Amino acid sequence: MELHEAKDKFIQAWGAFGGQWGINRSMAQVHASLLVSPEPLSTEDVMEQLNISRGNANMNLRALIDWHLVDKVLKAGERREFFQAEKDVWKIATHITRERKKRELEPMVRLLGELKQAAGTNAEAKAFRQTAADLHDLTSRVDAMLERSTRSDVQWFLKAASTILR
Amino acid sequence: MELHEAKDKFIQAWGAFGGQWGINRSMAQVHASLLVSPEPLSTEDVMEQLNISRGNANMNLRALIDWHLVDKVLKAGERREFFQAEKDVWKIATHITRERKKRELEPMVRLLGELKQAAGTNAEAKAFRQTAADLHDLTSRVDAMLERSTRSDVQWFLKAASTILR
DNA sequence: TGCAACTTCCAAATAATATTGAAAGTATTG
DNA sequence: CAATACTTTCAATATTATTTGGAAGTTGCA
Repeated sequence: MELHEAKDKFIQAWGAFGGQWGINRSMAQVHASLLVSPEPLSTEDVMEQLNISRGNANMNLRALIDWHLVDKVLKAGERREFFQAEKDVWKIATHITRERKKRELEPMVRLLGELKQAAGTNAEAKAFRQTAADLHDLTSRVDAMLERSTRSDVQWFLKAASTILR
Repeated sequence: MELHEAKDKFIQAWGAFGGQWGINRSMAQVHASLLVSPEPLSTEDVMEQLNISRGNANMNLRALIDWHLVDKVLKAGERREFFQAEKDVWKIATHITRERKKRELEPMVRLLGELKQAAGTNAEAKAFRQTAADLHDLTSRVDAMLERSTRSDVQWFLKAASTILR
């Protein structure tokens, strides 16, 4: 496969992949463009590579910076800003995981913790508390695992896990 | 908190949570309704609990059955079908994980495997292959971990992982 | 077989989300 | 400080996803 075609496919696929997760298509495509670019890109570069508007490019670049997936870089003698993606895939995974954990998982764990104490003494209430408690236990465990696995040494964790579990 | 209020909150939250993942809001809400119902529900029950149309209820019930999160059940002497959610949270987690792995992760792993062989000898091509290879490695590991963790004994895995990694 | 009682499908309507582009804002330079 | 080069914002617009409701299909029973 030609390099150009490969990059294109990657950008499309990464965009679709992102879309299925909380990340929107453009944001994932901008990320993909930066990931496969050997040089940092300017806003204009991104606009023209992906055929998107200035506002869109800017918005998604900012969001990627929020997610710690992209950094602003300065080029000597250049006034405008350039952007480059974090290329260490373990760091990418860590940042995405932590962000989603914080935004989605943690609030759910908190809510389930409250719900498992809902009032009522009849069978229905007991069944509900059991379901809530089970879900709370499950989500807490997942949360704890993700916390641990993204705290310091992701690479070690995943390598260890894939060995231990062979 | 009152039981009724608790159930409502759960249905809303589970719906929003699902929305952030590949599952749409109604599907997640239907699932939540069934999860917290002590009795199996009919299509009509679901429609009125959530204020959604027949078509919508039906479509999402079917989708939940596809995902193995819900079963049809027959009630003696009743013609219409009733639906009940799988209540074992480990099974729920397993089924959701496997489904999303199959739909999203596996195709990405496959694509990255191809892309890491893209043509070209210059620095740009080499950098691209490196990025693709790194991502392929990462996604393969995650895929392998999920495969293992959902194959037979999820509970053991998560317990083990959360202990080992303490 | 024909008639309910129910389920499924699907085109059209609606709602939610993403994108645009021009205007406003901000920093840098001469 | 004014001109310039750029970034950010946001209301309008376009796109995409979801939901509806009625028509078509199925099933079981008298």
